[in-house]
Amino acid sequence: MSVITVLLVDDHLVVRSGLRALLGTQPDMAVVAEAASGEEALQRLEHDAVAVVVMDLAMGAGMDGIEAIRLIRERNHSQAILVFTTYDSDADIVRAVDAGAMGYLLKDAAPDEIFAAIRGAVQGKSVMSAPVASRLFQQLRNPDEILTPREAELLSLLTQGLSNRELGKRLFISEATVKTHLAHIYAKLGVDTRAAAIATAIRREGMR
Amino acid sequence: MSVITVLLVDDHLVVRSGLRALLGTQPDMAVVAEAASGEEALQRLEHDAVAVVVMDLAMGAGMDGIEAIRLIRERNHSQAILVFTTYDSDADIVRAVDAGAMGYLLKDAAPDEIFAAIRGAVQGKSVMSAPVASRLFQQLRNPDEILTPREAELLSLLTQGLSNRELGKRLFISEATVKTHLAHIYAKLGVDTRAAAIATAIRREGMR
DNA sequence: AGCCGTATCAGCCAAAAGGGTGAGAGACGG
DNA sequence: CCGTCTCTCACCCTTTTGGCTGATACGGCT
Repeated sequence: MSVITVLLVDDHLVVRSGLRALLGTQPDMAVVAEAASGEEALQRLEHDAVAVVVMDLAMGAGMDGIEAIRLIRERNHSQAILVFTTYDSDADIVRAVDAGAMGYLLKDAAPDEIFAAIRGAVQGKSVMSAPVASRLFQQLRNPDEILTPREAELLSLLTQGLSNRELGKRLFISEATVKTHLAHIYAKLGVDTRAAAIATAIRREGMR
Repeated sequence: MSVITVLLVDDHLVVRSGLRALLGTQPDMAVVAEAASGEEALQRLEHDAVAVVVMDLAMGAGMDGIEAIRLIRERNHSQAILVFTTYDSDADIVRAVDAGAMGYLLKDAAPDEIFAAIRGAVQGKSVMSAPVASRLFQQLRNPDEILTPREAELLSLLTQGLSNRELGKRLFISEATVKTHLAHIYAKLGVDTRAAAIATAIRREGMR
């Protein structure tokens, strides 16, 4: 039985220590490197060959986890990437998977779940926490509720508190078009005011 | 030199493990108990005497950290309570301190900072992370920006996306009064639309 | 007693947002 | 080639919101 080598990427030292301690209980796993940021993770991968990268999405300043995943994939590193994060926002899940993540775990996952996900990842299996899976499932089941790229862009600006006029200027479109997009967004989110849309977006999508 | 006994309260197993590992490196500290929820923390305190409680604020379902702090204080437990959490929202800091927390640390704090905070806490010293302290300071410096209880209540409902009419019904006041409160809130937050107020509130106060 | 902060309400007016309909231009896939 | 999606824009009309001014009432502090 070969040992699964792991790179831990998380900006919180305590989380890295905890994960290291946890994985240390498994004879077939070994944490061979740690990184506190996306940049550092890429560096580590240049030197240390690992089988699995376990990565947090939110990482303070600098590049976020999604970006890091994309870059690792681009550079043709062959590691399996597992997302290990606190919040399960719809947008993050989709973006992470689509950036090339093999699995998506929540930080309150049971140890066994984490071990299983890591073992599965090296075998090319995709593993996710139950709540995560159900969210993904729901997205696939209701394609009508998926925002178009333009709508998502607008919604993101909306959550910053911009007015229709400002949105128009920012996106180089007329106020009329802004209103059209907003109407579509409201319909998809199931709300009927911008206030509710902002509330829903921030809470659902983790648009902080 | 006596050993400082610690109770760890965090719903994430990895965080508890990490903290345990971290504190294990210090000869004068010993983690003697762990709890994954506020309820469990109270139970533990009935049986195990500890000098310091290190507690996360966000804890999935059930009682939140603030509530747990309040209850521990009410029951006259004499432990020093240290908040150890990810986000530094203005509201959380104020509420935690006012519920009886001795210190407020962010999860990305350096190990030395954590050790110092724990040692300080048992001596009755109050220690906080630099970003936390600066936020508190700013609140004290600008008393004009502190919302009244009623305004805070309204803002909290506002972030749920309610209209003026709905706010009025919910708070048993007229729409006119709602508008007055809103005008004051906007002035204090430095915005001029409800959308911006919601965005600011959710990002600043952590009103998730 | 007088002052101040807080909470309550009213009326007026201008600006912004929301709802509905219709429509043209590209892109993409069947 | 046609249908569907997406993005774009316009017009009309109603509702909501925001800005302003002013007023009453209660509690606490000096």
